[in-house]
Amino acid sequence: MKPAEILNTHKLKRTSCREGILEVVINAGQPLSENEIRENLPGNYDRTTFYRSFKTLEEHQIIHKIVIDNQLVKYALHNSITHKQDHAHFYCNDCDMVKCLDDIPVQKYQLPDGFSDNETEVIIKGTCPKCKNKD
Amino acid sequence: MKPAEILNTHKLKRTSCREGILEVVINAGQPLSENEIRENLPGNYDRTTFYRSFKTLEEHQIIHKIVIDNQLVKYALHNSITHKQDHAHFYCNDCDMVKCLDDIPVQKYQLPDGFSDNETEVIIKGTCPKCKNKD
DNA sequence: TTATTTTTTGCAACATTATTGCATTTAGAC
DNA sequence: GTCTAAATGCAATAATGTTGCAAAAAATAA
Repeated sequence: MKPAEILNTHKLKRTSCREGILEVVINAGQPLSENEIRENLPGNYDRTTFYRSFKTLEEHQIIHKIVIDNQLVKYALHNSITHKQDHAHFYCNDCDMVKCLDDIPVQKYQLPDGFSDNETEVIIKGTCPKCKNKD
Repeated sequence: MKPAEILNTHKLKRTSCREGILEVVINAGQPLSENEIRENLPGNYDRTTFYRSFKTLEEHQIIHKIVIDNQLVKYALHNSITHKQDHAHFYCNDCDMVKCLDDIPVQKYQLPDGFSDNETEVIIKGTCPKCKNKD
């Protein structure tokens, strides 16, 4: 699962920004915020470029966004790349960490008549083990 | 369920802004955005006042926030006032409508060891009946 | 009713996140 | 190496939200 290969597969130009983002996201193993990704990136890219890269990668279903409340956005590899099923996400109220709960599949809900669904988000908020032990 | 009573119960001052917001939210029957609330409000309030009013009402668990993706925030009455159970929310990708799915309780998920939860959000995205019939 | 105290409001300034247009630069193909 | 389409950086702009402070309003007491 190399950044260059992924970009080639999707016929996207292999720019250093895109490769860098993918490198960081792949190695992270958990969803990262824009700033967390930037901190782990060698080059210094304009925010515009960053946003456009994220957008492109999202449109090609290479990464996906997880949004907590208003202002916290985290990025992780898309399920089509990780071969995972749709899963719930955990958010730690203390340290802002987000974790993919790979073993917790998203339940299929029965909607009222006339409604059709195409995506379900489950976000479980609480305290992670690290923060729990800090008290 | 009158705005004034609710504010008194929570020992909050009965200002026209707070009463107005509650009036609109109670009559709406479905979650509304800041702008939707303002449009239905007689007075013209500063944004700051609006935000502080929402914050106060939220802290006292009179209203609650539903956030869709990044930038769409909707407000509805808190469960402690409506006497409803925790429920899933539906979001229409076409018209940005948000609906409380009162009959769909939020499932209790089994978290990995060491994690503790205190809140679960379920947002189902799709198309509402109105938008479905537009095609 | 008036005076007093505390809270709320409005304004200005500021911070953050995100988008758009345009000139410049780069990646990939020839 | 040259060419062309796409990506980048910069400046400007927009939307959302917060903070400090003086003025105004609400609740309380006199």
